[in-house]
Amino acid sequence: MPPPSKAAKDTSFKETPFAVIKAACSNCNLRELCLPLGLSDDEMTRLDSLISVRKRIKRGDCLYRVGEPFEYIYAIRSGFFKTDVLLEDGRDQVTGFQMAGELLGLDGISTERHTCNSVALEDSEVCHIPFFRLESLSREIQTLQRHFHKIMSREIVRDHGVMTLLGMMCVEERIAAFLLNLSQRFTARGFSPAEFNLRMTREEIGSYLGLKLETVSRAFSRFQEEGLIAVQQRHIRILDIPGLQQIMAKRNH
Amino acid sequence: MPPPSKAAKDTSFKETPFAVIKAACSNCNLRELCLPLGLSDDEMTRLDSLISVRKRIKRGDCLYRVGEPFEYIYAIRSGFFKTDVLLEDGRDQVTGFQMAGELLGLDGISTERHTCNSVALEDSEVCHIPFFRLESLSREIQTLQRHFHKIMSREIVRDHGVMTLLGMMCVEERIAAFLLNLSQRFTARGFSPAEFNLRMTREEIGSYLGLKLETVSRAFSRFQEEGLIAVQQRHIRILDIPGLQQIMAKRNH
DNA sequence: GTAATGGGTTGACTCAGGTCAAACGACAGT
DNA sequence: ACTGTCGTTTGACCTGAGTCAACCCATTAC
Repeated sequence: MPPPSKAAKDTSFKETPFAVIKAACSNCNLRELCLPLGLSDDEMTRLDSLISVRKRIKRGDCLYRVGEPFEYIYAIRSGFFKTDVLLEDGRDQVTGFQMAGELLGLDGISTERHTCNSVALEDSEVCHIPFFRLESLSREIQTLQRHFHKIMSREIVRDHGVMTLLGMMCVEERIAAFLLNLSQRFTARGFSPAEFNLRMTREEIGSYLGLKLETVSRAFSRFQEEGLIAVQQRHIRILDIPGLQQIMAKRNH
Repeated sequence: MPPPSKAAKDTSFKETPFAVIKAACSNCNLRELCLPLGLSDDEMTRLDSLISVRKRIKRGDCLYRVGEPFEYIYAIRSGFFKTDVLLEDGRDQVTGFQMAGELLGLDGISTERHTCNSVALEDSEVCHIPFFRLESLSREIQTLQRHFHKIMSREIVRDHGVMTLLGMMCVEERIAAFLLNLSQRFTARGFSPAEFNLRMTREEIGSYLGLKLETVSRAFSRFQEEGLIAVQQRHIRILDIPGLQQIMAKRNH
């Protein structure tokens, strides 16, 4: 069953698998979530002129990998990604899940090499934004500069949230926080707050939340027994949003 | 006993407790670690003109608190800080420890309100950098813009490191990573890599590393038994840096 | 001096989440 | 329809870190 999608209008990957499409912020329905937020028509055209490429990434493919030279940041036009870092010994930590309208690649600015891998969890499209040209343009357009800084700062704040989650929440709290976060982000994109498909495996959820896949599975089952959610494979229906919020609010002992 | 200090030249807090001092990057010995990195003399003077205030913060005082309007970012001139977020129920998570040459307040850019508390762990001095004026100036000075972006990105990468630590490392690995990180940062500031004073309590270390204070204490004791370090209250001597590195490298089972 | 206070250490016990193993279900390829 | 693969669920058991409690050691207040 397809996800309750609004923007998904069949993108027919089979026909033109690696096509390069002209990108244009000005007629992108994500512009209010993405980089161009707040720009005038004129300014948006200037941003358009810089974002020349939109590319398709197939499910399972990497957008970039650890160690690759940094050149672009990427705006997700459609689809779903994870970022992860892997330690020498094979363990890996998912550091985030990204969806349409969000930016990828900010980690690379620091050393001009990417410090994590970005993997498409479904067939996706991304706009390539040449970073150094973005810097130039944001020296000219104050609104763009400000918004870019806010996006970077928001990422820092988000990371602090994950640290809080990993540092001091129990299983139930982590899962509840995770589901509520997804719900809220789907909502912001015009999807249902209560019903969606997970794009990631239990193992990936576990890696993100610092748990083992079995623990994630058990938590889902428990939430289902308690009538908070209905899970069927990757399809999730949240039945009791306040109930999930309460799990996070109440100090559990 | 005083910390093995180089820059510490008695700052005599008692005499002028809240004095406001003229700040000047151009003759600051931290300029190569801090925001002005790579600026020409001329550019540095322009940055100076914007950083008008240097303030003393006493041990235990807050530089800023959650919810306060965001106006400045702060460069630590001397001293030591922690940032933390606290949940409604009283639990709190230390999100970082900051030392001389590092910037504080980047979290506030996103919503124009601070999202964490910044607390001095020892008597400290910070330079106030009016953020919106910094933005203006970085529209004019490309080097400054670039470096500021790198600093923000570095913070994101650092946070990913903490997520890795919290998500998949065991006690020994966390403590080893923590000590090596401090050692390396002290080294970058011209202090001994092997001998320093912790500025934070066991509880604060624990909060940062997602552990309880007893667990931190036990790990220190165990490392001491194994001859890796010598601990005496807050004074740490690292006896075997490769040994600590090995703890992180080897998959422990 | 003595007392009070705030870390820090150590031991005994508990339990949340990890580990290991088996079975199941969905889907893709033949 | 059959098979293989990959993800998911569930159970039984184990263990690493948390909890609780006692005690110690430094520092500061009186």
